[in-house]
Amino acid sequence: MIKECLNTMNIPIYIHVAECIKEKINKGILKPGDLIPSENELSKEYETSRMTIRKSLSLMANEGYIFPVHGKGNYVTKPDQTKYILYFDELNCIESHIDKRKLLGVNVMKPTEMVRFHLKIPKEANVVMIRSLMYSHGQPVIYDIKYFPYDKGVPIVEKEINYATFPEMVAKKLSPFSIKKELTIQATKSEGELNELLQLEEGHPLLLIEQKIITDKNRHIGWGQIYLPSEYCKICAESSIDKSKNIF
Amino acid sequence: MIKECLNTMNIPIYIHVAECIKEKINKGILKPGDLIPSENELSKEYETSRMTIRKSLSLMANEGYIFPVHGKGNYVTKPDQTKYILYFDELNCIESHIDKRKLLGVNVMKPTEMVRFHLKIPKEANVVMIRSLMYSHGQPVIYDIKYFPYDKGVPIVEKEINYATFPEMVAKKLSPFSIKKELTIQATKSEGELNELLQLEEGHPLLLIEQKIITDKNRHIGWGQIYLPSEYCKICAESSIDKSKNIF
DNA sequence: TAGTGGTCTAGACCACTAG
DNA sequence: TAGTGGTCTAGACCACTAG
Repeated sequence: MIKECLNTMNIPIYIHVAECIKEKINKGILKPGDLIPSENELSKEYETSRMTIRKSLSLMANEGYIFPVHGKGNYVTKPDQTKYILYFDELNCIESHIDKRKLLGVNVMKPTEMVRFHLKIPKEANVVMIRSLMYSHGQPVIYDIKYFPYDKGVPIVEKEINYATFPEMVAKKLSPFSIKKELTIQATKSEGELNELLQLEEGHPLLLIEQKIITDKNRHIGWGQIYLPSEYCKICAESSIDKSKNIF
Repeated sequence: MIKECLNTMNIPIYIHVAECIKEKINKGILKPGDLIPSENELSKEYETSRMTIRKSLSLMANEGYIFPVHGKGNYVTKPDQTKYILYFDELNCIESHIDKRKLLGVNVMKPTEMVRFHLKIPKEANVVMIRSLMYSHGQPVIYDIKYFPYDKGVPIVEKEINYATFPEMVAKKLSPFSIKKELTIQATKSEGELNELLQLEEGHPLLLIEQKIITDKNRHIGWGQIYLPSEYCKICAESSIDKSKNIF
């Protein structure tokens, strides 16, 4: 009877079962740390096969609701209240549209201590430094410096510099699945050269975002700094529990 | 032969198949947008059942490598280069250990315009404001303000205020699965009251992190601001493609 | 030893896609 | 119409857990 009702509505059984159990978790009937009924018990309760129940449980485990323990059962997760998802892309990190990009310079140089530290390269190596300013409505809003190890064989193409994001630029020959990126966000203030470049008064608050790109072989192939005047940029993140659409 | 070899090594077939295909993607043999061989072709190639192949594909889809299209096949994903995972918890966001927490005040008050905007409550409503300072080695390092709608029935327990994170405090009766959190990060500078509280000079760079907590019924049940002197805090995030351990 | 989850099979029927 | 992925079954055998 249950199955017929569901089938006419075209909702797969495994989705229905998962929804039922998730509802119990959301309402607190099943609490973090609790053991949910076993696969065999659930197959009887929902009059379906064990494999279908396993599909429901696998879905819920992927969504972060439960986790299985071999020989014991499936436990309700204690969710990680500290985890967030953040989207960042230096070409789209400010609210207003970037209408101009000015290349300030492309230099091959010996690395400073800090650049050496981040790219993990020897003193003798050369690095490429690319500096650019981005404008919105005639106002400079982003100052961007990128460094990567200098590779004689690879020409630096201006078009790529202007229209590519950092990962695209640095890892153009690598599979996008084989690179890792790290981001750090800190507060700083405008001083020295930054005042002129970004047309700011001394001491103006800035977000400093550093980006690092690392290959699957642990080669550090890019490091960059992005300076953003505080009024143009807020970084947003949200909690990451992957829930079904009907909850939010 | 293949199966026997795998079985003696105790590696499940579905893991092996997924590893093989992921390697082809990481090496660029299969590129974003490409169609991978069909489930039937793969079952022949790896001499296993279609359900086992489906388990491999499901694993890879969850890890973000491929996505299935009904009636067409499984495509290699174009990964989202802008997505990062960030961990944030106001009690553990600075490198050094917080050894003291001083409660500056707990007030029931009429909301300011900004608080009303964030909590989406009417003018007449009351809010609770909790202000505290956190210290590390005798130095104030975090100034924290939290607001939530005042609910007469619920007493405010000092212990909870002192030792709970915001989500724990505000949603103590709710299932942790039924709340959503939002974070915004911006740069600002110390001025007025902040100078004294955090013992900073006027204009010192600060990170301002705002946290909002929303229920599954879209009730805004908490909003907070956290001020952090730049030298004590860097927010870190990293790319989120969920890869198997042997890659990194 | 009884119960749990983990892997795998061979088959069925379905809905969707595209020539 | 042939090929694709989506759902579901009834069964097998295994490794792990805990009394």
